[in-house]
Amino acid sequence: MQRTSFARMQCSLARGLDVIGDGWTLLILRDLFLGLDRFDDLVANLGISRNLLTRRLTLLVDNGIVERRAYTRRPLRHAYGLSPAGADLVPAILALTAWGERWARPAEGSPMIFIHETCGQPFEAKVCCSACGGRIEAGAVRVLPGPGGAAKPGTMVLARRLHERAEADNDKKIKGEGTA
Amino acid sequence: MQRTSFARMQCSLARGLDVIGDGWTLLILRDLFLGLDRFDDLVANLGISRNLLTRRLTLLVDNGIVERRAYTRRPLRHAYGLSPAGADLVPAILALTAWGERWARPAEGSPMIFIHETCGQPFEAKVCCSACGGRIEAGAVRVLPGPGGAAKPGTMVLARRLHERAEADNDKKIKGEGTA
DNA sequence: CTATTTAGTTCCCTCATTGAACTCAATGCC
DNA sequence: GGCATTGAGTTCAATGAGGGAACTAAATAG
Repeated sequence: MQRTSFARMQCSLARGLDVIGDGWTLLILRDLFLGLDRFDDLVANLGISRNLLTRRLTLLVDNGIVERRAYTRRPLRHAYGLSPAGADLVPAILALTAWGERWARPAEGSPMIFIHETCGQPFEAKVCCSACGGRIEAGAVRVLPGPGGAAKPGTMVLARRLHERAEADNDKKIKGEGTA
Repeated sequence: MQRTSFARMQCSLARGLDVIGDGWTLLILRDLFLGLDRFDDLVANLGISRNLLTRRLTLLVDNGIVERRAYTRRPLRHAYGLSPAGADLVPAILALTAWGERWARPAEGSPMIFIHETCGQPFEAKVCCSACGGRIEAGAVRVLPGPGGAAKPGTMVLARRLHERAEADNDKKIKGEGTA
C-alpha cells in the first residue's frame, strides 16, 4: 500500500519527514550540497536506481527543496541544486552526520572533513539552544503543550499526555507547597 | 525489491540512515523521547500499523537505539525507551523539527514548546560549530577529502570530485601566486 | 556514420507497508 | 463464575513503492 502521508499531521517533524523521510532523500541532498549536480553523478555516487532518482528529484523540486535549472537547451539538460529551504536543511543533515560519526563510523575513517569557513577550523556539528547557546541534550529538554492543541493523528495521544503531565506537575507543586 | 542497504557505504550519514532513514523511525523516536513508552500508545498516536511498529521497534532494539524492558512478566509486557545512542539522536531530531517549523509549520501552530532546562527558556534547536560555536550555514562549510579514501558506493564519485576540486584549488593558488 | 554521453522513461518483479482480524494472558466488573 | 476489556503483539491478503535492466532521445566526438 501507499505509505501513509504525514502531511496532515500537526507536527513539524512529521510534515518535514513527509518529504525527506526516506532513505535516499537526505543522501541526495547531501550530494547536492557537496557539489554533485548532475543526474548521472548522483546515480553513480549513490547507486540509486535512475527510476527512483527521477521520482525523488521531482518530489523535491515540487516541494521547493531542490531547484532544477536547465544548463543547456538543445538537448535539454538539467542540473540540480539546493533551494533556500534545501540549504537550510544542511545544518540538520550535518547534525545527523555527526551522530553517525559517533555511533556508526566506518572502520576506515570518515571520507570527508568539514571546515567552518567562518573560523577556519574543522568541526563537528553540535545542536545548541537558541536562547542560551548551550549544547542541547535530551535529558535537559522539557516539553510543554503548545498553541496547536492537536486532535489530529501524529500528536493526539501525545497532546493529551502532555496536558496530563503538566497538570500532574502543577498538582505536585501545589501539594508540595501545602505540606512543606 | 528490498531497499538497498546503506550499511556498507563509507559514510556516516548513510550508515545512520540505514537504521533511521524511513518515515516512521524518527517519529517513533520522538514519541519515545516525549514520554510515550507503550506499544499501544505509539500505535494510537502515530497511526502506524501494529505490524510495522513491531518490526521497527525490533530493528531499533537490535541496533542499540531503543531499549526494551519488561515492566511486567505474566503476562510479559514491554515498555520502550531511548538508549544512550537514541538519546544522543534527540538533538538532531530537534534540529530537523526546527527546520520543519521554518518551512512546513502547521497552520494551527506548533503542538508543543521545548524548554531548555539548563537556562529555563523556550528555544529552537540551532546547529553550531564545535570549534567556534557560531551558527553553521550551508554556505560557510567547505568539505575536504578525509582519511577514509572511499572507493565504495555512497562516496565513490564524491571522493574523486573532492580530490579534483582540492587539486584545482591548489593549482589556482599556485598560478595565482606565480602571476601575481 | 558509428560510438559515446547525458538524462531520463518504460517494464516487470519482488518485497515492504497497510488494514483488519486474530491470539493469548490477565484483570475488572457484575 | 462468566463476560467484556486491555495490552501487546502475530498473521494474512492486497497493493504499490523500490529495484534492475533495457530502452529512448538528442547531441557530440572520433
